[in-house]
Amino acid sequence: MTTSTRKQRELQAREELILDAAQSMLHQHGYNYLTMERIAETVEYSKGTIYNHFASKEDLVCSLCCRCITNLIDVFERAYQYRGSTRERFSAIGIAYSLYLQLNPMDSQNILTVKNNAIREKISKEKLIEMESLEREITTIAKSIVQQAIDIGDLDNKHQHHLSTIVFGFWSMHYGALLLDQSGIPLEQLGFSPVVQMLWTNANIFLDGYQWQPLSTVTDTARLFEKISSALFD
Amino acid sequence: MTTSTRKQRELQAREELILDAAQSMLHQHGYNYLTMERIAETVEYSKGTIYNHFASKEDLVCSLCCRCITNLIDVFERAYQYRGSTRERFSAIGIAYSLYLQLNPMDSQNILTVKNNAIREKISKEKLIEMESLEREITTIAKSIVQQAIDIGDLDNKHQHHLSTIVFGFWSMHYGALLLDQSGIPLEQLGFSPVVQMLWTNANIFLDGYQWQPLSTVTDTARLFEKISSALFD
DNA sequence: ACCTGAACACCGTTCAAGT
DNA sequence: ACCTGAACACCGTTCAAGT
Repeated sequence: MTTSTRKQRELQAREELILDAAQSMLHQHGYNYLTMERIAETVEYSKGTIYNHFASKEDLVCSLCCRCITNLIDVFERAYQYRGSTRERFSAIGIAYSLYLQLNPMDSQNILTVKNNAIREKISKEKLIEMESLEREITTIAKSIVQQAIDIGDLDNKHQHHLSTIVFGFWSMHYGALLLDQSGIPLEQLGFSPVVQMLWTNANIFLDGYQWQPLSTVTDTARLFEKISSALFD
Repeated sequence: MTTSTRKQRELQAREELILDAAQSMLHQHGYNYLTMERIAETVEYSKGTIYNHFASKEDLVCSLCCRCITNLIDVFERAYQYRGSTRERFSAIGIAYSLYLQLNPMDSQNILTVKNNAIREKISKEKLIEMESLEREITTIAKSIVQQAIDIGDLDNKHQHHLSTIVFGFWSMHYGALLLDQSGIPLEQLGFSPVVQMLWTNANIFLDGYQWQPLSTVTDTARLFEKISSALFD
């Protein structure tokens, strides 16, 4: 049990303070403006104290990323609890992902940053483990819905071996789409529609390809999207 | 017409020399070891001369990225020329992408780096335009195959409006998968199969979802993969 | 006209000194 | 035991001087 002393709670509070300051600095002025010096000034502690909390700038940024994944897990859990068919609940996870990153573009920037090897190399082993454990939680939620779909019969059990392939396909489609969107490629200029909309179409096509019942051909997908998104974010 | 003088050719050659040096440095020691100083030493010119060729370190890295996209266009064109159905040719593009980045992991690292806003902000307008024009070429190749599929009837023409949505879905799925693979997430540890394999499965499911004929259910997909990949890379 | 490298600015990180 | 900030190392970028 974590019987936190007053001291520990104060430290914890200061850590949040630092992270909040860093996040708001990122939001307002971008990554290149974010310096350890400036963070220290903002929270009115010395640089040494910041380093007392975070082993490096990269660890600090990775901590921001962990907070963001934690938020995602929250939304994913709401999606998991959505009252509907397995397909609707799995779709809800996609919508949760898609809308969360759309509403918090800075968070997706951050995810992108941490994925970069140049940054990643400098992250401490412990922080990486912390982040990977959060990532595992995320995929576990998605996997369990696929398993339930097979158990119920919404998804043919010949896919039992491909369980993680389905999750991976769905994940990578959303991940890729949102990164493409975030990374400044002028998609509209290349003749593409809004990303959230294309994602919703393609997610349905993908699940249709797996014959996940009920198919989108017998569903009012536009209305379903509205229902799910208001259930998740209102 | 570019009637290049001797001087211009020498400059061009030196630029390639610099890029080669930078690329090999990236391969061998990673992004954090790559310095303008070290590049200058390696090619035996001064830092000032390097800056004569590239406005900034980020521009240099972006130029590496452009070379990589140019290579990709090459492979994509071979995929376009593949003798087979429209579906096979479109699949060939996915395989080209997938295998190229698998064979050149450093290139996918580089793409990832350039997508990052912190880096992107520092790239000069001209370089960005150069890169975007290459990216447009890539999507154009993919789009034209989809158009041909609709014209021939391999793909129902109700998808005429979704033409770019199909390309985008296919692109984002591959892009996301390969970035997830490249970015150090321990996929196997999370219970996933090799990425190229999952991608091939999911790409087929995706195209089946769009009812792109002939469906994978009437195809020996494992053999097709072999055929296409040896046509592209041997 | 082009090349050079010393000098500058900036920033992440450390650690001796202070409380 | 914890905090501080001067000092250090490193690197991208510039530009006056040289050829």
